[in-house]
Amino acid sequence: MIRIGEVAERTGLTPRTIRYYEEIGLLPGPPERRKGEHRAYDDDDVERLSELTRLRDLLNLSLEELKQLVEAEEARAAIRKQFRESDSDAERLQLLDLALPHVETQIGLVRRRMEELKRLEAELVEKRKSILARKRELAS
Amino acid sequence: MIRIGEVAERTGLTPRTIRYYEEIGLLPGPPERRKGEHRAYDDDDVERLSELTRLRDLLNLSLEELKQLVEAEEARAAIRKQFRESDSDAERLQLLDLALPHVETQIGLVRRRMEELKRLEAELVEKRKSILARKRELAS
DNA sequence: TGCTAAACTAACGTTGACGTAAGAATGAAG
DNA sequence: CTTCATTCTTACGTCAACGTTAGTTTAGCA
Repeated sequence: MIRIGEVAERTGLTPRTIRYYEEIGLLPGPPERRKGEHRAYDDDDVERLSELTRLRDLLNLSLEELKQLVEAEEARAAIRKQFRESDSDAERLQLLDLALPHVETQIGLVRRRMEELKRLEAELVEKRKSILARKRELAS
Repeated sequence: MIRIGEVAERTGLTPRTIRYYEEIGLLPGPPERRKGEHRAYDDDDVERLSELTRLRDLLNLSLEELKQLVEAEEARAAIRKQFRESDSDAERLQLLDLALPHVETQIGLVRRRMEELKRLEAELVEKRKSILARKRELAS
């Protein structure tokens, strides 16, 4: 178990930011904790925060939008827990079917973003080509 | 020549936003204009604004960072003007050499961003694969 | 058991990126 | 020349996403 200071160091965030994320419901938040006690985190929490900021930066999501994704993620976490405790295979299959669309959603977001970037890149490369062409023309 | 309202419609921005961009020095801004007179834009300005917002959204740049790129762009515009008025080929070659790095910079930014997205996509696809694998295992 | 770095809560402050309201001025059309 | 939609400037308002005190409290250690 580690404390908020170390989490901050390892994620590149500040303690304030981490508390703020918890405040707005972005983190599952250590619910087992009496007011005033120090928050306790583990490596998974660090991992989670890192992924959140990655999504935020790469997809340009607001914290509110991020929250939507997170709620889906939390549902998945709950599902995983149930999954491990589950006994019948039929039930397990059903849980996996629930987990899948969340991942698909994220993949879709990432791919759309990549498409836009590819278009932009193509246009820039075209621009460069035209400059280089004019250079060759002058050099001849 | 068109006015700010039409520019707003065609770019999807608001007049206020366009004025704001001028205010912080993001736009070359119609310098030829006495205080109180209506701003006059042309198709190039619309194009420019569209590209700016695209860069802002896709690369997640702050207006301040965007300004850096723009200043480079403005330098390029100045260069193009000089280019057309220039007479000696040697001088023209030199101007093209000045224009090139600006485009390269942008290409670099876009590509770095794409790399990060590709990594993220790969991880997500991996996640999905693992879910599907477990499904197949259960179904057997 | 006492010390101190680190964490806690509560509350106000800040910054970027605009929104909005008010009143005056512009400019294309009739 | 009048009309009137649009634009102008000025200035205060707002919202997200934290930053920054201030005054306590906790918890690892000598």
